[in-house]
Amino acid sequence: MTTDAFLADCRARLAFDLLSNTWNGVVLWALRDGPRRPVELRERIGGISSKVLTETLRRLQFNGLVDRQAHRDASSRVEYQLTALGRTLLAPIDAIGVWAFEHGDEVMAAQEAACAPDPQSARSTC
Amino acid sequence: MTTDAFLADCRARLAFDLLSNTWNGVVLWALRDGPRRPVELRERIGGISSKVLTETLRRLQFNGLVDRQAHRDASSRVEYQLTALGRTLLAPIDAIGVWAFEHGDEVMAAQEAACAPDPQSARSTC
DNA sequence: CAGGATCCCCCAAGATACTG
DNA sequence: CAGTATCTTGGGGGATCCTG
Repeated sequence: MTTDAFLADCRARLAFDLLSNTWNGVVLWALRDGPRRPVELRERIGGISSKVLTETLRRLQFNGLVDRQAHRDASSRVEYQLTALGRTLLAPIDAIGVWAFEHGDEVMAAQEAACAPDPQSARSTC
Repeated sequence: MTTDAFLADCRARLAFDLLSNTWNGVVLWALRDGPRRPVELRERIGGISSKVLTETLRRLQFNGLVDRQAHRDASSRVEYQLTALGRTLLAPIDAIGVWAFEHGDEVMAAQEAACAPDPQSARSTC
């Protein structure tokens, strides 16, 4: 039933695609507890340029996950927030985050093991 | 606490990176219920070339999520299976899949709405 | 069948500079 | 501060051919 759900051009691939880039998930997460201005997002996230943040927000907007609101007072104040749909994605994202905390070390260990020279042949894979 | 967990160069980003490409998640999912041969994986998944599948499996192997086993009988029989670590990732992946089934339509609707000409201005955004 | 070797394309993402 | 405009690049991913 759900077996081939994630496969081929199935609709379920949509969700994978939504998280299949560097920043979508991170930005959604940064918006988890309320509206945020771009400058705030950049502070919270760190390491993301203004240009890339804007691109990411546009992508999320396009997919109905994020909502943009420009305040009408003269200032150039803008806020982004999760839509109802966007909020529903927080649960899966959280599951990923929890997993990372529980198993991140193991992944790093595996990577190092893969790179480390083989104790027998003293041959490095990397 | 977990607030800035997903941000910057934090370890939690590891998990996002693991799912930040087209095939990792899909292949992990295709391996969910036991060892599979490459040809089986390609059938189940659909739309993935032999080369890309191999690359993906190597990536997953490198991160300790997948295990490769070559049978020693003369045949060129090979099987891949999830490691213990890999299996722990199934829960988060499943959460994503469930979400896709529940909200995939909404995403597609949002995309179409974003592309459709504005009823007022008859201007298309795409 | 497994999977390596090549060639090519596209685009997310980075850096930088500029406008309202 | 918000956002755009350029230019560049790295690498994922597709297609094709070839070998053990």
